[in-house]
Amino acid sequence: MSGDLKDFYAPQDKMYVATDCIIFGFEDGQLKLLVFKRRVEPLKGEWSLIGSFVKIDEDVEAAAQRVLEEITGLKNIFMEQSRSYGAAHRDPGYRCISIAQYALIRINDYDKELVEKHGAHWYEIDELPNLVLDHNQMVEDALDKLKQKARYQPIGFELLPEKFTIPQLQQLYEAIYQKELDARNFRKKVLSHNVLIKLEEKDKTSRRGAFLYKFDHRTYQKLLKSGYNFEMS
Amino acid sequence: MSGDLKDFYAPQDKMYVATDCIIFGFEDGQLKLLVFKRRVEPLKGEWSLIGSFVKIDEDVEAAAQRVLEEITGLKNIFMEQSRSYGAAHRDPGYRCISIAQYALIRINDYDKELVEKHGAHWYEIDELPNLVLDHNQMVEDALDKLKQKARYQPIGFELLPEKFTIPQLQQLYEAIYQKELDARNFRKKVLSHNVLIKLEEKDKTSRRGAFLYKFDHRTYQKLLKSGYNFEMS
DNA sequence: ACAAAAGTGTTCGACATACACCCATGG
DNA sequence: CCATGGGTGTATGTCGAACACTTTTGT
Repeated sequence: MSGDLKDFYAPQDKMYVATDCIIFGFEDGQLKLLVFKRRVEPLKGEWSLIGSFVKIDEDVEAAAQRVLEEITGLKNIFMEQSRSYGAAHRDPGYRCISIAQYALIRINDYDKELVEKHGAHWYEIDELPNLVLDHNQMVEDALDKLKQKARYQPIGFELLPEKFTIPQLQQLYEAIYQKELDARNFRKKVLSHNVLIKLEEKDKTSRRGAFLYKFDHRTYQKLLKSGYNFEMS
Repeated sequence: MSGDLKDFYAPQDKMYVATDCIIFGFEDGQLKLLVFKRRVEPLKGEWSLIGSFVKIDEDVEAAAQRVLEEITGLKNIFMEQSRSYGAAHRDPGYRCISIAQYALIRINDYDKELVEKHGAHWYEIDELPNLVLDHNQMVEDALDKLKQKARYQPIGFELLPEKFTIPQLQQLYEAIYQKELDARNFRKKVLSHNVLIKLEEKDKTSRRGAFLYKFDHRTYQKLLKSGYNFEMS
């Protein structure tokens, strides 16, 4: 039996497995992506997604969380698998497949410091530079998945601060879908789901000020269980 | 530079990369899945998806096509990546991540012979046996993706013979969504897309006989380009 | 007082759903 | 002649899309 096992696995090829993180953030009404300068040859100094090799005893998801924590200092970030990239010669160095995972994080000044220390930069999603290897493709694919997911799940809330205004939320959806939405219809729909809690405070960055809301995770979980369809667009 | 490269890759862990195929077929109004008896330890003799290790110089997609051709004799099968499974200890043998890909094929007698030669079996989707490792999960995930995809793309046609009747198509969608559809509404919707060509012939397995149709790939491509939404349910 | 963004309802059209009967044929 | 599955049209409701004006307040 141990013999069988050896026979079966031994002649097979091993290869590197990496994970690359597509890190989305939202700021100033813009969807942004965190990229950084590659620190190793080949292609040293080029813009790249951040990633890492997966260790022999490490879940692929854990590898991505590890990387993310190193860069941003944040734990338990919302993250989801996008897809894998397995072309034989996608990496000119060695054979290496990559599992792309996308993350949604709240941009704030604390994160920014950490990020800058690692030579990283937040780019607006439609002003991305050329990235190494197949990383531009990875971003495109992840953005598609994000759009798709946002149709059915209130995913956007991961990208906003805890308290946010309806106009901010609308800006976010406009940034994801890259098209303008009608303010009245948007407000109507988003409130109809009953997963937003209106607070007493106002955000006063505009003249008039807009009421702040927070997301009601509890109610949302209940809705999900009852087979709810959370479409938004 | 070559030194840099070595430093960077050398200390990293290599592992096995496999691909597992979730092979859907359609027959007798039933959505079916092709599974087979595992021929190697551990878990020899248990039901399993069919898969293979990816070779060092082989695209992951190519590995899946290779496996599929070995078993069914078919080339260029419709196949799409489902997701990857990367838990550290998912395979009790060695560290091995797997890229799951699902395929849609037309079941016919020719295939069946080849398939039986490999100890494989077509199971109805809701009567699956226990499969090894995380393979039941893989099937569930792939079925979700299939449902999702079927909403927006006329994916079902991959599972039917070239010529098919509207009732057959309806049965297929009923099998995928696992719910009954209204015949009049279904016919109306599916014809409204103008991608079916009605033939003169009839399928005569029923008393009255139903007109055969074929899928108009050309028109469909045009529709897709013009940003068409092909929802069906 | 005016500029700038927040907030608020109604109408219209499109599309999904529900629903029942006649038709063609083989046995 | 009857059992079986194929084929057809209409009425109703729901939901998304379009649309304009008033409110608040900082400058």
